[in-house]
Amino acid sequence: MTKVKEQNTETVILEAAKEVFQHKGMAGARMQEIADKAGINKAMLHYYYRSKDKLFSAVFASAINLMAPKIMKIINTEDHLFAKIENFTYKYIDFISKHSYMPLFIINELNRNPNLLKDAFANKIENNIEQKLVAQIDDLIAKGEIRSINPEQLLLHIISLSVFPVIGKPLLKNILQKDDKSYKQLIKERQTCVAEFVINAIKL
Amino acid sequence: MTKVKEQNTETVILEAAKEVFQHKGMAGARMQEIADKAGINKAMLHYYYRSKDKLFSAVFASAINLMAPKIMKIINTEDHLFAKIENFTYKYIDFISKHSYMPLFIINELNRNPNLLKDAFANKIENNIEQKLVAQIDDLIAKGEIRSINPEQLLLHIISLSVFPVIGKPLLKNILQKDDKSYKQLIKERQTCVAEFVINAIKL
DNA sequence: ACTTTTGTCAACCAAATGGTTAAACTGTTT
DNA sequence: AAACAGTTTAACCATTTGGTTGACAAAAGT
Repeated sequence: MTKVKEQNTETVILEAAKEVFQHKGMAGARMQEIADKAGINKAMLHYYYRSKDKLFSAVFASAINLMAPKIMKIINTEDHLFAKIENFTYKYIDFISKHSYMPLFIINELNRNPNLLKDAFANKIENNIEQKLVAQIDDLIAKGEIRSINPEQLLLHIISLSVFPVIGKPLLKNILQKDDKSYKQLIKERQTCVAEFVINAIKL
Repeated sequence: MTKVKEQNTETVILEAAKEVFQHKGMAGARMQEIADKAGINKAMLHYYYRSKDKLFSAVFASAINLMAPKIMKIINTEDHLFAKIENFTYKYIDFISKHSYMPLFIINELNRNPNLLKDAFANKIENNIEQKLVAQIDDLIAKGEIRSINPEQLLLHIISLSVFPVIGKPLLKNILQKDDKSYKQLIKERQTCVAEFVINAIKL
């Protein structure tokens, strides 16, 4: 009988840390709580990740590297713009619904320390993906298929419509006087109705 | 010569507390920092507001009561829907640009404790304002002036488009590869282009 | 079998932090 | 000018918190 080491302690810690950091932020997270959630001694946290800061950085980098490719892969296809919009809003809303604390976590910590991004990932292609999208939009404008619009604003529109209802849930739920279940339903509808809305706004 | 007490200590504290709490959140805020910013002894904080919790509640209530009426007053007019949309996006983006930490602060703390809203303000009219807007939208749909759309989704669209680019600035700035100045310019453009976008999306 | 390395833990430590206290100061009343 | 109430401060306290240490067990070499 080979003793099966249930799971790498290092990753057990990282998973526990993700949960605590993403829910409570750097300032609100407690090392003891992470240790408890991981089912190990607090000293282990320092054995594997030397300090709270280092552990936090690992969590942050992990979040960024899960998030960023999702955006990129959808946008970086050869599809028609409308298909891209449909694809992006559908899949992205789905993704962040399942990781609803992540975007807020990233924004908060980035607010605290704008340098985190540089440390987190070896700045990938990113900008030329945006370039590509801009070119595609400009092309459709020239062809008269869509209204004249600033591509950067359009990108902001699409991201805002997808992300904000998820991260602003506790506030928006209250404004719309919804319970948890019917608010979730509202989000689900958005997976298709956001694209419809955006396309209606730009189509000629 | 009556000695002019420069400013009420109580409000000096509240102003300092607002700044610290809204930038760092409940967990990240330090009583000492608030005292320093207010230029007084730390014991004064407890003299006027008994605990960190109570001081926080005062700040949170103040934020809510500054925020909520702004939304209400604009929506609760007799204007045409399009005028309302133009008015709301223009003034609301302007407002939160000047208080950019407030929406994020509210969302964060509401996330931590969803009960905060109940404590913060004696739940005003609110819901029947939303009712009124819904009725107006349904009316325009019936008249064939705008596309058929779920009024709640439309409200989510408008709020998302207005708020998210402001609170997501550190992230979006990076995605769009903008410096501070040109990002600010982008936000300014949104004061008019968001309304245009929304109206294009729903007008028939 | 033995030594070395790696992993784990309970106990501990120093600094930070929210909160308290008792004395002192300030302006007003008597 | 004495008494008084409201305000302010320095020093202090108890708890929490990130981090460390030394003992010890479990593998891994040899």
